[in-house]
Amino acid sequence: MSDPLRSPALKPRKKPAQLRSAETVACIIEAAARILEERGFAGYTTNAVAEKAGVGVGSLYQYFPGKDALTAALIERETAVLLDDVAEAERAASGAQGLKQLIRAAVAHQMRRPALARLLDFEEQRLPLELEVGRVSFRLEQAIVRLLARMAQESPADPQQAAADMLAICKGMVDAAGQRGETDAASLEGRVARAIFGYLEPLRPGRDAALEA
Amino acid sequence: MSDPLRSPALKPRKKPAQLRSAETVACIIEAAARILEERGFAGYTTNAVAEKAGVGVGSLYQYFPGKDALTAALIERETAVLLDDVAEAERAASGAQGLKQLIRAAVAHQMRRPALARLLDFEEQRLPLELEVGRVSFRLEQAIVRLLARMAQESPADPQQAAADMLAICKGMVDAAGQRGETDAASLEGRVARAIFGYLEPLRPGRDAALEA
DNA sequence: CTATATTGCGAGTTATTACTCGTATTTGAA
DNA sequence: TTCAAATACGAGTAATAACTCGCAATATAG
Repeated sequence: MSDPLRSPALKPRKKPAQLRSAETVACIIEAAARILEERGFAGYTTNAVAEKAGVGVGSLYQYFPGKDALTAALIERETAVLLDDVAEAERAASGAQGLKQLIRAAVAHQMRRPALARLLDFEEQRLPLELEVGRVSFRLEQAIVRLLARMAQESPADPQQAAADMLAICKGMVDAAGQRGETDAASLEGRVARAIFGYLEPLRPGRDAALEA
Repeated sequence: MSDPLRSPALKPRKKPAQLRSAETVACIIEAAARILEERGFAGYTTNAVAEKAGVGVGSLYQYFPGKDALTAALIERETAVLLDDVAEAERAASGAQGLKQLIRAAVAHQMRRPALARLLDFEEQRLPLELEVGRVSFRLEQAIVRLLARMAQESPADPQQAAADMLAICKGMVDAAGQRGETDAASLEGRVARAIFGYLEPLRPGRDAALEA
């Protein structure tokens, strides 16, 4: 409520017109999230977002240069927690444990607002890759690569590819679970872990005859 | 060229005005595919499709009641081969071998036109679930369920959920690979198989300590 | 060839949406 | 209180896209 950013023109000298109301901005972003969740891409219009936020369209365009910028801001907001958790996982645990924690973070992230996560995943790739945020997927991938490097055994030949595959497995499974309305994070985590560690496990003769066929 | 459907009003008695030019229809559907691949959803307009197909918009609307119907037709066309291959896999092989063949079919399907497959996957869920086609995903899932039932060992507790997970793993990995421009189907097949069979493999004590944590 | 029916067409209609701009309101300083 | 700067606003604009409709071209029948 007593947000310092709220009071405009605190120091008129420096930046006369760039001060933003953080509260209003957050409100608009959340409105965008709700619209996307409730109506999908089709209903995701700037007018609808402004109305849901309780502001005029003009205000929206005061804070965001265009619709894509709003979407980018939403992506950034949704992603921030995940990236923090990933950094924490990397710091706290190593090897398989770290991977496990990373899976937990990813599942939690996507379970929080499944529809939204899915739509934003899709949109992230379509957006003009602004150097600002730096692709979320890329950052996640690099975190996995670093974790893999710290796993003595079971380190795959091509860590970059392995990381991309693992990320794809995780995203695919969690998205699908979200669409089916699953809510049991623990169960989902376990299944994702099975797939990912199964993927990592080096082929052993006789482990599964079909794999050698 | 000498398509019997091409000559109109063969029997004016019965159906005076419902004969279609299969050739033109195919042309329009392929144009839709190309537009989607080249310009994504943003450029996917009926006018653009008609132009690429070399017909007037009017003709397009003679063959399809609306844009969604065109999209549905495209989905059906793209899916037909896959569903055939799946049926064939189910007929020819059982258990793990059948699963393996199914993975091969899915990978081949998505590798053929990666961008298109991805977009259509996405669109399939947004379309008003017309009872006509019957969700592709659903049919694939059922095929997997039947295959799982025929696997004596390693049959999971909840086959329906397992099938959904396996489908998600496959879709996720193949989509991601397509986006990265991968073209080596054999390598991708192997990796998908590792994840899926790893997922199926029952937990064994000591298989991976992290899994029990 | 003439008449009739079917198909092909694309300019135009209608609806929607991203975005602007002139005005009203609020804020803060003196 | 008064003034100026900053902010909020939403009706209006321009562009775009789905879809229609009346007419032209073509094919078939007699």
